[in-house]
Amino acid sequence: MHTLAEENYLKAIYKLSLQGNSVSTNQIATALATKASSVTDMMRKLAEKMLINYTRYQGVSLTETGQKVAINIIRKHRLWEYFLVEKLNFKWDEVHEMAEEMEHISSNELIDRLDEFMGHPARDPHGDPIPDSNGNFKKIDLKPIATIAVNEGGVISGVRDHSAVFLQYLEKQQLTIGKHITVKDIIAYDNTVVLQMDNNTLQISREVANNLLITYDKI
Amino acid sequence: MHTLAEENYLKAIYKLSLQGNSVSTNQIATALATKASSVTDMMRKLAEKMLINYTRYQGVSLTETGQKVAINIIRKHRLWEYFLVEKLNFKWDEVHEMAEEMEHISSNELIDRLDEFMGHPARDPHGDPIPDSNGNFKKIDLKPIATIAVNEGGVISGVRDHSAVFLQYLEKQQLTIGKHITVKDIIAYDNTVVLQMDNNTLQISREVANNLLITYDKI
DNA sequence: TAATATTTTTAGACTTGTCTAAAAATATTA
DNA sequence: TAATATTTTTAGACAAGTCTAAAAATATTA
Ligand SMILES: [Mn+2]
Ligand SMILES: [Mn+2]
Ligand SMILES: [Mn+2]
Ligand SMILES: [Mn+2]
Repeated sequence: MHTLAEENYLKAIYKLSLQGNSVSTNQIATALATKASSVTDMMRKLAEKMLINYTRYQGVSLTETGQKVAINIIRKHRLWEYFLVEKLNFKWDEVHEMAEEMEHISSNELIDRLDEFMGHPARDPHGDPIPDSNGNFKKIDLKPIATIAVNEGGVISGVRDHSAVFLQYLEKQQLTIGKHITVKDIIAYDNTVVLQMDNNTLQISREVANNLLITYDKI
Repeated sequence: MHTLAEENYLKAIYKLSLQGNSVSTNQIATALATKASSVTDMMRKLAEKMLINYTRYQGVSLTETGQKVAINIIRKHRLWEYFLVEKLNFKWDEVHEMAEEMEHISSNELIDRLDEFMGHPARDPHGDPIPDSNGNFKKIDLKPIATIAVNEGGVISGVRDHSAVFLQYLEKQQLTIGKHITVKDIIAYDNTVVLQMDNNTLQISREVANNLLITYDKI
């Protein structure tokens, strides 16, 4: 239906649309590690195919159709990641690159059966929600640990940085999805966050606290 | 490592090498539904990369490396087909096209884990042997039903024609992998083969008998 | 073996997706 | 608001993979 390049552009535009309205050429170029001129070329192609709204110099947004395609790719990506972790025992820091390839396998029947085979998982290994076959999924309200106050807490539910180094670090600290943490202190000097988890105390840097997301406890 | 096009050419050359020695440009063109001129172009590229032995006008053969690559693609194809049938409940006539895409997922670690997850299957859903991770597999001696004599028989173990129509026909006649058949008669007029299977008798055409393979009973 | 037929290669063109360098438009700032 | 900086687009080129048409090599057959 669509080429691999088109799919990657649509996915990038979708993700960039989440924080902010229209997406700029340079943002897309950065996200895809390509050049602005290449992006412009592709924008004309995608606009031609009615997958994006594009007026030059004005940035782009996805059409209804474009968004459906993008969400479908994300669905495939996350289901394959779940498969790799839950069925093939890969670690959560090992699956992203493989899923980048697998998300382009075209059959929707295949992905629906995979979904069923795994019992319709709601989240991928990184806590990201998996859209259903109609493209519906609720974006849960996640907050970086950095934004919550002392003596408040929540359940680790997602990450902002999906890089292997970051995921490996979290794994080592046992800061994994589902764990409950409480902020015990924020050190004034450098904003290091002191956490309580289980019966241990541990410290994480401001940067880590910015990239680790929790579902905030109802108080 | 290799492009999708290169992988498809190597696989085609490998399969064509099985019956006969050096493979001709036209054979490859036919197998890949492309033109002879395109094949020549690619042959230069593959020869450059030391994946085939090529002297112009003389046909080609795979190098050691080329053969390893080809067998690895076939391994992936067959393991994915097995997965689709055994885990996702697809029928044997539905999986080939999906596997044509999936065989290009690059990770060998992934395919080795998939292999392990499924318990190292020896054959794909069509009876074709699955190479192990070192590329080793025994080609079993299969014979078309058309070649065996009256009152002899064997176990259905493979097909020569992998088309959906043929597989669907076999399914309907319950002529599936693992069934034991005996040739009871060969009708002189048109070489229709009369089979006994379980306690039933059925007739298959010469063409079907040519494309349905058995492991011959030791007598 | 010479004429003819077939196969294979070459030449030149096209598409997709990319790039660099330069031009045009927009945004910033003095 | 005018000058400057930044962003985006255009122009032209390139690699991969494909095609058609024509030329060259090989195979067939009279
Ligand atoms: Mn991922
Ligand atoms: Mn993920
Ligand atoms: Mn197949
Ligand atoms: Mn098969």
